[in-house]
Parts: sequence; C-alpha cells; structure tokens
Amino acid sequence: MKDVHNYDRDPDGSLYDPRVRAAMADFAGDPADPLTLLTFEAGAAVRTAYHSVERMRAHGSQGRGVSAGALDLLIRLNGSDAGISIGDLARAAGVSSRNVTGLVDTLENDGLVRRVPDPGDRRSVLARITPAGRAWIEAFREPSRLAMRAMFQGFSAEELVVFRDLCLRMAANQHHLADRLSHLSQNGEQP
Amino acid sequence: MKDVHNYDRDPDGSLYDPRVRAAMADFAGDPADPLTLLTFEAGAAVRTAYHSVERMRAHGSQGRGVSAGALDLLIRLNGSDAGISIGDLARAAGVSSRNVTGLVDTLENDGLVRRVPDPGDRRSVLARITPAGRAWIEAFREPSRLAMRAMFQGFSAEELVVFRDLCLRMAANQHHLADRLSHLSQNGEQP
DNA sequence: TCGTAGTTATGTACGTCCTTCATGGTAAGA
DNA sequence: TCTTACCATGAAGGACGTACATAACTACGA
Repeated sequence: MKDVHNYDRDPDGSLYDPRVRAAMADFAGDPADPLTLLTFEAGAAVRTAYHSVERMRAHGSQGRGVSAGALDLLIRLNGSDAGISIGDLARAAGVSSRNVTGLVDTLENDGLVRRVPDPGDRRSVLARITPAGRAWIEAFREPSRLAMRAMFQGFSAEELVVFRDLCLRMAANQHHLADRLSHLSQNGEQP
Repeated sequence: MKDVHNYDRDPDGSLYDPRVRAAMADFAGDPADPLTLLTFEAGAAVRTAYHSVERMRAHGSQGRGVSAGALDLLIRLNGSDAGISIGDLARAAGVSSRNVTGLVDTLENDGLVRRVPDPGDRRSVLARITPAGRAWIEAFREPSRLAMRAMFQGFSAEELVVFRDLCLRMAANQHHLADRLSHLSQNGEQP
C-alpha cells in the first residue's frame, strides 16, 4: 500500500462544489472513523440486491408489455379507484413527471390504464387502472408471490422488517440530503 | 374483498412455465404463511434504496464521463495490475459480456482504461486501468466517502454489517434460483 | 377585472444500461 | 486434423431516466 493521501483538501475541485462538500460533511458528522469501508460495501450490496430483484421481476412479467417502473405504477394505481395524477405518481415514486408520463403511455397502450381528466383541476390528468389492469394484477399476484418468497428464502420475519427499514432509512437520508443540496444551490453562492 | 381465486392452477399459462413455477414453489418451500407481504415490501424497499444510491453516485461523478456500471468496472480494475478479461469482468459483475465491452469502450475513450492482449489466450482481451484511471479513482475516493457516509448516516456498524449481509443473501438466493431454472430448461421438457 | 407567476402534462432530444443474435477469430479435445 | 466450445464484438432494440421548452390552466395580487 502507499501512504495515506491528505484528503483534508479537495483533491479535485471539479468533483464537488465546496459548498456541497461542506454540506455533506456537515450532514455526515465526524469524518474520521472506521465505518467508511462498511458503507461502501453496503452501497455495492444494495446495487447487487437490486439487480437480483429486477432479474426476477423481468422473468415474471416477461413478454407481457409491463416491466419495472410501469409495474410500480400499476401496483400503486391498483390501490385507488378514482385514479392518481401524473404528478402525484411521480412524487410518490421519486422520479420525474416526464418519466411517469411515458410509463403511463405504455400502460395505456396495453389497455391496463386509462387517462381521465381531473374534475378538480383541468391542467391535471388522472391515471386510472382499467378492469384489464386489475385482471393483470390478479394474474401476476401469485407468480410474483412465489418469486418473492424465493428471493427471501431463509429470511425470518424479523430480518425482513429490519431489512425493509434499513432500506427506507437510507432512502430518507438521501432525500434529506438532496433537499439540503438543492436548497443550498437555490440560495446565494456564499451563505 | 372478492373471494379467493383458485391459484392452484395457473391463472395465465404465459406468466410462468409450469416447470418454472414448480421449481420456484419447491425452492420457496411452504407457500401458505404470512411472510408474503413483508417480502413485497422488502423488494420495493430495495428498489427505493438502489435509486438513492444511484442518485448519489450520479451527483458525484457528474460531468466526468463515468457513471454507474462503468464505475463498478473501474473500481474492480483498480485492484488489478495485470488487467482483467472482458469475460471475467462480466461474470464478476453478473452482466452480459457484451455490456462490459461497451462499458470498456467508453472508459477507453476517456483514457481511464486500456485494452491489452491477453498473453495466455489470443481470443481474450484484458482491460487494464491507466495512470489516469488511477488518478480518477483517487480523486473520486474522498467525495464518494463523504457521500456514502451521508447515505448511511445514523447506521451503526452492526446495522451496516447486517444490511450488507441481507443484501448478499438475497442475491445468492436469486443466483441459486436462476441456476436451477436455466439448468432445468437446458434439460428435457419433462424430468 | 386583468396580469403575472407558478403548476401540469407533455413534446423533443439525449444518454445510459442491458439484452439477444450473429460472426470471425482462437483453443482444446476427439 | 476437425469438431466443438469459447471469446470479444458488430448490429439492433427495449427500457429507464434526465433536462429543457411549451401550451394550457390556476391562483393570487394590483
């Protein structure tokens, strides 16, 4: 190994705006402890786990015109009779509204979702699941259940709860940080 | 609620090959217990967590011509002096070799990686990290560390270990299952 | 009432990841 | 030798996701 570099000064200014760096360091707290390696490993593990989930899902909804992001929307819409606006779907899923528009397009082409005008706001469009969409969900439920059970084979209920909550805490941290950063760049250059 | 459908027969033959279904059910074990909801929640949570990681990573490597999959490769290559073959990289990352070829293309265009012939096998090509690639990694290390620390803000060392291991157990399950399924479809139609 | 600022969905244009299939070059075992 | 298998890559395509611009519409203040 080489000796340790001096990371106290920015090795490459273009990587992060100093304000961003400061905000992160501030948010992260004490920067000099041994948890770092673990966080890298955990980050990589999440990526691996996600790919596993996606591969299972791809296998399950194979050749049926619905996949990944679209399925997320369909499941959300299955819980609502009146329908959900594009913007609300985007906020709930944490993606851009343009992306949701595209996903709803494909679902609508497949007849699983229908666009209806929002009676309360004429700018807004509600996506509403169709009977065919509900039938699709119904048919998907059991194979999906089997696949998920297989994915989490050997996990106890407690482990599942812990796992879910750790994932969500991560996401909350990221959301919080993104909020701070965007808020920070909206305001003046120097506080 | 409506009454329960009869899921003992396949509600839609095109969803899963019966052999695949049987293999999954067999692998998953007892199908009639209350863990199912938790597995769905956990699956969705993984997806959310992954998006958080990706967003952080995108923020960090922004505008530097390296992202996600390419970064994974670069980090792997940083650990090897001689270089790693395309096929080995693909197997290690769990993606198609064609995909790795493309990622190495972009890294090579950026000057971070170089292709060298494999002295032991003239079919094979080794990807080897360049000094510029190592410098990139070096510059990326600290901001990335801060970002990861922020992502896992509030996680104890024990929680990180548990989280990492749960992710990897998931991936192992999926891998195991995929092996069984491919093995199953390679052999005859009826066992 | 009018005008302005903000919101909503969507068109356009991109970039990235990942896949399958086909192909020419190469290794290795019959 | 010759047949089979493996290796990287060309070609083509699907899906996800982004940013920016725009037309329709709402809401709020003068």
